[in-house]
Amino acid sequence: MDIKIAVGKRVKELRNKLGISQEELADIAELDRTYITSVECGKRNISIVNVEKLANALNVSLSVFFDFEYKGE
Amino acid sequence: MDIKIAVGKRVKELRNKLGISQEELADIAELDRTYITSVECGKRNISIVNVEKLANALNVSLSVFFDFEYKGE
DNA sequence: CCCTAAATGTGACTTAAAGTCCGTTGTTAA
DNA sequence: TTAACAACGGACTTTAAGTCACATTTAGGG
Repeated sequence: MDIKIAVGKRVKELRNKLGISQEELADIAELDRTYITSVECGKRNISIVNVEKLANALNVSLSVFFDFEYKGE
Repeated sequence: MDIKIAVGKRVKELRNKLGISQEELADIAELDRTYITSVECGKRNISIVNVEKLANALNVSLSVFFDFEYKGE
């Protein structure tokens, strides 16, 4: 499992938990709507600044954000 | 405190804990030595793929890697 | 001290991809 | 059907990745 896929799933999971749309998340995080889609689909190698924006918007710390099952390679 | 600075300090902290040089870390993570330097100096908005490489090389999970004190803005 | 060798930092640069903005096309539920 | 949401696409600007030559700092040995 690719880390990009894992991060995408995590964003989607946390977003659904909050019950907000991609567009709402985009507004809160001040990122583009289409960008959120591509992140959730695991197509983006997201930078740390944007990971932080998303974690903030999703109301979790970075440590909690990255607290998911994941096997490298 | 900028997230880039915080990440840089964290890399340096974990690297020193392992007692290895930037060059050794660079070899393990398969990144350029000068790139490691600039990351540690907080000059790079590092992407998740490279964070993963560094966390692996430093023998910590992403969750542990990001488990440091940090205040946004 | 001086020497030097290892370690680290800097600036500049190319290129590959991030990220934005416009619209279109599924998909789903009401 | 329609309206909200999600995925996709092309075209575009911006920026991170990756590398290099060189400068500086550091630590010990003589």
